[in-house]
Amino acid sequence: MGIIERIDAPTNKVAPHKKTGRTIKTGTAKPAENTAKLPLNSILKMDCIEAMASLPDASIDMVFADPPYNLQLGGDLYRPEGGQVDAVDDAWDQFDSFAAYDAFTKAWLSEARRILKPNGSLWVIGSYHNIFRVGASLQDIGYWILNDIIWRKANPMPNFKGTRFTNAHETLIWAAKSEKAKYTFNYRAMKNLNDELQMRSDWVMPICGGQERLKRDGVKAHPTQKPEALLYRIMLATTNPGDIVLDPFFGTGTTGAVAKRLGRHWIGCEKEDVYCEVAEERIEAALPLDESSLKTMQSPKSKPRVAFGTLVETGYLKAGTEICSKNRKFKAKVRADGSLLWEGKEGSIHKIGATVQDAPSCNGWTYWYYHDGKELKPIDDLRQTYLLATEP
Amino acid sequence: MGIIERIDAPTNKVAPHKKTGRTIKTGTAKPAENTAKLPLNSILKMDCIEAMASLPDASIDMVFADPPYNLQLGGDLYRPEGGQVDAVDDAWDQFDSFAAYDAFTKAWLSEARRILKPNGSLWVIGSYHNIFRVGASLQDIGYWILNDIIWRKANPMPNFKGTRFTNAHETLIWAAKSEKAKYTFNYRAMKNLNDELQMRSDWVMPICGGQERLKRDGVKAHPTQKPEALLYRIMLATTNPGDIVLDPFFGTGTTGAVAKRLGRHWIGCEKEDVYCEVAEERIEAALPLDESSLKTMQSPKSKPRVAFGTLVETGYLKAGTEICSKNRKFKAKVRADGSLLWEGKEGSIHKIGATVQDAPSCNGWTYWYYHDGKELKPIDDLRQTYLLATEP
DNA sequence: CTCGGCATTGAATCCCCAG
DNA sequence: TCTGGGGATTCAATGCCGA
Repeated sequence: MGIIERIDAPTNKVAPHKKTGRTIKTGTAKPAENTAKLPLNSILKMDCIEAMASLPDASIDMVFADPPYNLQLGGDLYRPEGGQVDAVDDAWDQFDSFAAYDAFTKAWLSEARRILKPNGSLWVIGSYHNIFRVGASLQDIGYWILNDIIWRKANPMPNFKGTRFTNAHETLIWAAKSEKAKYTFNYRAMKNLNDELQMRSDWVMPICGGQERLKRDGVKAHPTQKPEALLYRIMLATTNPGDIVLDPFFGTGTTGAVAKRLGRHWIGCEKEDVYCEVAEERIEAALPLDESSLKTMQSPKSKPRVAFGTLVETGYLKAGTEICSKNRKFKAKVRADGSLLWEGKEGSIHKIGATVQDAPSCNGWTYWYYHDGKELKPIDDLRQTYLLATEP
Repeated sequence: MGIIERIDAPTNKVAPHKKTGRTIKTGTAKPAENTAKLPLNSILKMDCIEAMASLPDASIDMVFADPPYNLQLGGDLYRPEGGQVDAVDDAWDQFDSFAAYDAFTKAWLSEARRILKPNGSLWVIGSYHNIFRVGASLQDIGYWILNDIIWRKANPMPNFKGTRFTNAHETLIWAAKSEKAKYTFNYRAMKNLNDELQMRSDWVMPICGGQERLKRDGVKAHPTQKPEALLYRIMLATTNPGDIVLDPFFGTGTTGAVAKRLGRHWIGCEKEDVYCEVAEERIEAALPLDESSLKTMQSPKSKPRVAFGTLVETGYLKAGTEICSKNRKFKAKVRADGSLLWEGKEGSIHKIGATVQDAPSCNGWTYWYYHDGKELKPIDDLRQTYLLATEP
């Protein structure tokens, strides 16, 4: 951990953290030259827009953001044009306030989009106060929404006055950099987490409390600390080990702690001294998982491909064998080159499978069966056997 | 039912429905003079903006709107077994751009706000395709958001291609006409429905199917018919008997049917002839539901289900831990995604449990044990601990 | 009659590499 | 950039049919 990137602008102050020795950066920064020089696994101690501006284009795999919900953006209000104003002597009507929030939102979303790799993705969390503005803004900017995810709180705070429904959830948006992007989604890992059912868009998780909730002098260190389980699922789902995750509103560093545990690199942006210190200590204490624990089940599409012909070549299935559909209605003959022959027609296991069913497509691996002496088995079993025998 | 309001503009065509005799209005309309002359319990057969323009200011208690979602689907989508998904490709869901959709949205939201009484409220339902734009637009216009409500679908359509999280919910926004409004919220009724617990912002309900799903010549009459249970809860929560509920996108009239059953007045706007006819017949046939069936419909007792992966995510059992069979004969390693690793084989706790025993199946919860410092305990104990900690 | 198996279906932004 | 083709991919509820 701790690639250190000095920043040459005269206004910079580079202050190694007293305990960890990791560098926290402050002040204005110039764009880095390339991905190799990214300030990995460290906190950029400045405004997130400024911090992201110091990073090169297309260098980040995933951005997770938990932006402020209100319009008091760390003490500074933002005008639509981007200039800061004095909050005290200016009475803002509602529309101006929304416009200011939108301007701020689009500013950081745009920087985040610039530094994302083409196939990178963005996560944002919010409540009804801000999430609609964030969602509309990111669509306007060109992000492509992939899912909205509901974090259903297992133990929310009740609505004490009884004037509304108990606000028992928060909303996350998962978006790709563009419509055409080939984003990362570890489908099999998610299905595995969910007892062999597809992971849904509603996630039940407890709020952050107990031992996990960071305290400072007996009071909570951050008002909206997110549970590690949330970041765990997000990173497991949409990043790979070794990826770079950036969090523009780092707070007490949940993103960094989980990234370290899961073998991902992280970069945090955070203005507040106190949060930076708490985050540094916390991440320092986090334990990374070993490589074998980190491995997740892979979808077949990311496994090495085995051609049907290979099974014929290697004798797992002999040329001349007759294979059939599950109900034995259709029978086809395996030829030496791995093609099938059915009623004079020839083609791949998939093509002939589709042809006999008069279907637009077909997975021949699961459609066709062979007879192993006792019973019918899908030819996919042979492929699995082959894979087990040939893989280390 | 059936206060009929003639509209005098010369272009109007007033066509009594052949079965019910209730009037369906078409063409351009002039503003009515006052609330007493509202076209209660009838369908205004025209564009909703035009229809609402014909109604007086501050005359409606609640608006429920299910606007087009602007889905922007790609090509055809096939199911794994070969069938084709019946997509929503209707013309009314097509918009040229976000800007066009926003303009449309603000137009109908503005008219709706004008006709709402000062203490009236608005409900809108949508998905991630449109709800962020709708939410931001209504905030811009001056509505005040009270809650966002998540309809968690008990039986959503799966993600067939395994490319994203299953889209298992839709979002509703409940908003008052203005920040200062004294909106209606029947707190006790909601608490009653929810077994003496405050009603939360996430509602579990099945999608509309079975007998409730309206058919026309054997095919669904409307592609996006909403379940009556949803409208029941909404009206019960935020209107009083005798109130006037308007639905700008009436479709097959779920809003009207539920309003009738709950003793509320309704007004629907709908352009399509077919939908109007289906809605008229349906509402005519609607009968009040007795309270017991209402309550059972609203309180689906769902068993808490905890996936093994949840325990890993939340840290109850850390990735990398070794778990074993009761006699310690077999040891397997827990991985980050909740899968087990044993002698190069990977799978769920149940599958690997079956594999090591060479059994057809296995209950992994009782088969595998973890070491808690002193002794071996079944991993099912951890599940119980988790449930105790998170269930209210 | 019931029970089990099989087919159908629901607001869906639903593949990806090689040539 | 476009095309062709290998091959990966589903959950819960309802309703029908045959045993």
